[in-house]
Amino acid sequence: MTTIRLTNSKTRRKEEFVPLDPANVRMYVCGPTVYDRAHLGNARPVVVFDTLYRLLRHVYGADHVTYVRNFTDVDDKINAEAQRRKALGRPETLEELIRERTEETIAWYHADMDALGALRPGHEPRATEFIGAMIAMIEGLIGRGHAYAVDGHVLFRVRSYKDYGALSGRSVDDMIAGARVEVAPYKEDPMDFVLWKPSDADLPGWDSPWGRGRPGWHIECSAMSYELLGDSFDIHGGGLDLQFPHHENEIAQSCCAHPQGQFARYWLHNEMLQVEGKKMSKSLGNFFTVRDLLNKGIPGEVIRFVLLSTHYRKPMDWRRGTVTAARKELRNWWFATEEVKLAAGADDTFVDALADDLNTSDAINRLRELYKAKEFSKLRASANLLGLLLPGTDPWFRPKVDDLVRGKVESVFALRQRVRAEKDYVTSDFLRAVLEVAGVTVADGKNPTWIASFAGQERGWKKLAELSEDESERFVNFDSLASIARSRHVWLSSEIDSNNNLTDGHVVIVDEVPETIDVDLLYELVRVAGYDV
RNA sequence: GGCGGGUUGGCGGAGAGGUUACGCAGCGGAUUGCAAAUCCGUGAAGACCGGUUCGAUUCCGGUACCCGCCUCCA
Repeated sequence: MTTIRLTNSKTRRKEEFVPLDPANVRMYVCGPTVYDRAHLGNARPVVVFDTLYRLLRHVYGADHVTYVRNFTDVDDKINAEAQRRKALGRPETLEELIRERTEETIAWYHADMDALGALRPGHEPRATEFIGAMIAMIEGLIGRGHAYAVDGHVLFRVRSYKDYGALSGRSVDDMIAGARVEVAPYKEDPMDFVLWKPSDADLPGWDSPWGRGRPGWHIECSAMSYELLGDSFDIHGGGLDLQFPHHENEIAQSCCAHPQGQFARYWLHNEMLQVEGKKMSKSLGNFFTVRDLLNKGIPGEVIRFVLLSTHYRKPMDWRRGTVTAARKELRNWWFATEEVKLAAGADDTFVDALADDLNTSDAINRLRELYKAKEFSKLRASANLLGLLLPGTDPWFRPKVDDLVRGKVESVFALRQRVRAEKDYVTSDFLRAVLEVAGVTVADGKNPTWIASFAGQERGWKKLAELSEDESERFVNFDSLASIARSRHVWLSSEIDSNNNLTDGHVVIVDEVPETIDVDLLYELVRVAGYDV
């Protein structure tokens, strides 16, 4: 059996992964707070842990892995949105409006993460559905002397847990010295954190032994992981920014409430995604959503590929050029493997790379070797394990050409074949340029054909008026033909930097239509394109 | 201030104490009426300063710069 090795944040070492029960490998990952569209930073752990999930299923069997990822639907930002809607005069109760908001956000989340090829976890618990479990857990903590109730609040007594800070390598005293902790009159100690807090009439609340209130942020993960996975389970994952305080507090709560258990045995943290060298975050305003990228025509599969091209424990900077390279490579793989029969299993070297602390970058490298070696069946079976080249993927790599446009292209194409037969290469080249501008690449050779062009636009050829920074979908557009005919010019535009790389900055080349091109031909083109002359 | 991560060729990005990483882009060639695609070939790196070593981009120490957490955040 494949040996999986994982870097455990708890021990700061790469360790062999040995599950408690190979027949039921259990993983919990901190999910989103469902108040808005997921940004790209949210997508990184989703894709990373989805890949781990796929690996675990591969090694232990699909029916032997339990994956839980929560939805946090108790949150001030959600409350604020519900209150905003209430203020607009909506008749529903606040609770109903909150439910409405979280329902729509969860639907977005599912749609966006599905687009990235992420499997749905086996359990997606919502905090609001586990309030009872949280209250029970809090009562247990009070009973054991690890928590105390004051004025409708319940606080966790941090000093009562001697290992507090072990995960993130901090000591309580150092943190007090840092003095960035909230001091509140009802706290015994500044480090103590909230398990339960009171809600006023404008806020959602549940009845509890301490009055109407709502849970603190950390308790939900402790309660839900206990209910669904037990007091000891294998893997707990999340973004590095959650290591402290969220995960530290989870450990304190869970270990104090269930001292007989080990809680999570392997802690995995993914490094942050950056944009322009800074962490993507709402407060910096440098975020964009997964949906934004999808709407720009970047396929989810390509986004996934980019996210997996960097090892999960390294910071990754989102850059445009990476998308272009990823798109091209994936497209090549698709063309090579689309018709191929699946191999019995994934490539061993590939699996070994993945099993070595989820080295997706190295695994992708192995895919490149398989591609080079024309081992297409193995390539596809292996890529599937990364959530790439999956059956049923929207064929983004094949430009869509509708029948009307197809007819127009065929007409011009036929026209060009005619003049080529007559060795009228001036006209032939002109028609090639015309088609290129329209987004069609003609391939001559033994069996002349055409494709709605990837190659053309990847070389930077575009219809001038349609240049836009992030436009990347390939399409056939015949609007340009009319203007060509009218002006007798072909516009070719490319993006070239000082090193002749095709990136940003626009250079416009204007080629005059050769004098020898017959005006009647131009008019015929216009008619073919469906315009009046 | 405390804790943690990063710095590799034009861009992205790995492993390994000594042999070409790889991909994208570039360049040269084959092929093509031209072009595309394809194939072949090719230049280009390891922030800085020391140390260990026969030999370090890879190990150790230090410096610089960047980033994250300590406050809701994946």
